[in-house]
Amino acid sequence: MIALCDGNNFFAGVETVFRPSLAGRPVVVLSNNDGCAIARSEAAKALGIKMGDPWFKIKHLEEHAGLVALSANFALYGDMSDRMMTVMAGLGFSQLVYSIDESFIDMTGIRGDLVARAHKVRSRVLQWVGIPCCIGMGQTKTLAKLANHIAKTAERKPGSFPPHLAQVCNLASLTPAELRAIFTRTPVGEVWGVGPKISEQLAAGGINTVQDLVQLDVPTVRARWGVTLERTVRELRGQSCIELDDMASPRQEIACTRSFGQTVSELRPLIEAVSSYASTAGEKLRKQQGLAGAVRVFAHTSPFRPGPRYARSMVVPLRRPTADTSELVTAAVKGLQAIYEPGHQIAKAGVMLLDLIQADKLLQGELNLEPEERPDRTRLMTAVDAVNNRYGKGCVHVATTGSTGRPSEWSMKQERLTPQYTTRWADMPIVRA
DNA sequence: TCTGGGGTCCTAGGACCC
DNA sequence: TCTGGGGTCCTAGGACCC
Repeated sequence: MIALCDGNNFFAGVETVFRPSLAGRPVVVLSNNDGCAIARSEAAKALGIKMGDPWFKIKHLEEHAGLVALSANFALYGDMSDRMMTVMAGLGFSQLVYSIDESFIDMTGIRGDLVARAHKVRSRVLQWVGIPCCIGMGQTKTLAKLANHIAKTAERKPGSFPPHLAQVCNLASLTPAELRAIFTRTPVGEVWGVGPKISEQLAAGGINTVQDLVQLDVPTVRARWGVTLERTVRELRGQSCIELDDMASPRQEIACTRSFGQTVSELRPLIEAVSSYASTAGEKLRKQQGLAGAVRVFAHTSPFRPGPRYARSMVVPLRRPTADTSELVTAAVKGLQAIYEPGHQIAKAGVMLLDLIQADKLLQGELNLEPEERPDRTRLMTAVDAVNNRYGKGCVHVATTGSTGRPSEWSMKQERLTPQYTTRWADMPIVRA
């Protein structure tokens, strides 16, 4: 038995924990650069705001409907996520944190009333962390995800599903007839792994509901849509095809990419931006004790603007796997210089670290033909990370990132940022009796 | 004027190997 | 006129997820 627990409207929910006056109000959290809505409170959804709606298109609701818009505060969400996950873990034996707001929990072998247990964990998360969440259970991950969707929908839209399925829904405890009724009411696009494209193709073939999909012939699904959708169909039928272990494997790549606050066409600020992204990516790499074998750097103009497009990228192999910031920055800048062309309004650039391995897996010896031994700077990097962790991000940095603290033309817009209540001493909320 | 960031997996096609 | 079979690796692109 697998459970999927997930925080409701997580980012908006976290902001509400620290500003209770937001409860019940329309709230959106904006992406980096205050570009578009990436989280919405229930009241914001009721205003018709969609996931990914650009801010400039919904801005008028600020005045006319009391919409509150906040810049994404990932330091805060990440910390609150850790707290929520810790409490959710009590539901079962093992937990796989799947995203910032949801985790799969293996409940195989847990005895007693699973639904009652889930309700208990749910109210504990609400009381201890302040975040309302929903829990779905089923024989497979896909069924658990679907159960979670039903738990949420039953809570949000009374009458859509039987009321006892609200907040906690265990599909495995239903009779075949009850299950069929639920599958028949649920659009196929709600299934984990069925996105807009496949939904459209399915609809063209008369497949509209989960029940329609489950009844499809497996070889047909395989032939027409491939192995991914076949697995989804099998999972919906209760046959497990996606193991928790598969999903827990270490990262295969690390990226740091950003849209700029305003477009950039000169090489110098681009070098600053790319150097800074490579440094951040290097920090993430060291955090997971990894080494990168290659660096990809890219830059492109806005895909939303008319006119000539420019989009180039390049992979720069590293002579040997490394987690040394200066080597990563050097490679990224080298790639950037190779793809750079003057005269373009660059809107976004990024750095990706590829061919990752664990540092302790580097077994290959090396015949050193270089006249000078290159110093191992692992300890230097550890010290740099420690200093930055203690005194603030970017406190020690490579010179090509430019001076930190000063906002540059490429730095992102965050005009509605809330305090980092739980991760910065100066921002700690003060309670007065 | 103004449209995020970070991932995964699968497939097809080309280059290359013996 | 007529040119194999079996395999790997790499890349680009598409689709999906949150």
